[in-house]
Amino acid sequence: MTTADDTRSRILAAARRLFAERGYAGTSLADIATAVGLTKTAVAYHFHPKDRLAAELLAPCADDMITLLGAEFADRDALLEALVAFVVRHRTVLRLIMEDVGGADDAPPGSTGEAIRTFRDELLARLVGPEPDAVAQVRGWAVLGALQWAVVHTTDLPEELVRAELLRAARAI
Amino acid sequence: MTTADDTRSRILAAARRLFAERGYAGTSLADIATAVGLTKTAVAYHFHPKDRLAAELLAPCADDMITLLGAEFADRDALLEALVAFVVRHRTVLRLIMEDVGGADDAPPGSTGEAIRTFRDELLARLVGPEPDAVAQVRGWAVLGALQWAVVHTTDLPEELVRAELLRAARAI
DNA sequence: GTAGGCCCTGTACGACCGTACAGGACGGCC
DNA sequence: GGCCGTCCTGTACGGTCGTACAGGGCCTAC
Repeated sequence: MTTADDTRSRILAAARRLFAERGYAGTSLADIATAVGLTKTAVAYHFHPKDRLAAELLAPCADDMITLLGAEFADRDALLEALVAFVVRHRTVLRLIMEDVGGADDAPPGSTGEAIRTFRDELLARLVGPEPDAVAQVRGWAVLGALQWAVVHTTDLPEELVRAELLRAARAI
Repeated sequence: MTTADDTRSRILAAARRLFAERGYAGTSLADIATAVGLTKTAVAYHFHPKDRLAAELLAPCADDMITLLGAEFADRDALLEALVAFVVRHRTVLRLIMEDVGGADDAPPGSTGEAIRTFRDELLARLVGPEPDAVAQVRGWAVLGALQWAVVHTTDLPEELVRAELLRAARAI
């Protein structure tokens, strides 16, 4: 039984790495399969359908997403601090949240993509307010983009360093 | 003859819009074709192969890319100013440069993807120096991400406003 | 009027994708 | 030994992608 769970976690690890490198739509089941030395049908056997891979990778941060949106913050600075902490903590799967999943326009209600899309929209609304002016819009997108790119491209750097530096950058914007 | 050039420019306009919305790999020739009321083979007739569409959209900023990399700047601030100006001016096709084209690992030498990849790498090297420390890396990626996201998501805002605001944000980081 | 070039369509091909399904290897349990 | 569930393979299907190619309107030039 250990072998079964082992291959399952090996598939998850390979998928996390490949999704971060090439994106969700950019990596096929065959890519993941060859990365762990299996067939693509074997991958499909454990994770069916493909969305389940993303869903399982995203499961650990689902709670954080909910609490981040549900919490009340004293000011925008507190929100920024929580946002940066969230982003850095889940940096290995952040690309799935910010770019890949939910990029399609066809979103079956109740799916993972739907939830992630509303999360992004809600997050932006929290950042810039309900009816933002032009400057606020630019700054909001700049903050999100800075966090996204910096975190995705520096996964080999120590987490605390990235967190501190990004908090500074986000505040500066 | 005007009709021929007209459909050609209409295809280009639709491609620019769709590429900005869904990305290069995310939009098919059929999507562009239906957007202009043609068949996908008609699109392929004018732009062959698909790369030519991206190449033609990117042609107007190729010169700016070269001059941006070739120019000498007094300090990093001058570089930032030129970078922000470049990014805002070509914001409708910036996603092609920063994300889509060159994302694949297979780059036939001399292709458009190859040139764009080296442009991105060179740009980052200019921003953070040849052997950057961890903090510089984080900041460099944060600047690029902020510019990219802000510009792509605010194409409906006046260009000068976005430029000024982003220059401020980039300097702050 | 008729030959030729330009635009465009229809059809078809091979490659790749995710998925479905039958069957085999392997181990635990009665 | 016989049985069964788990894990995995091989094969195949429908779909979409970019591309190739033959043919047909249509205008122009001779």
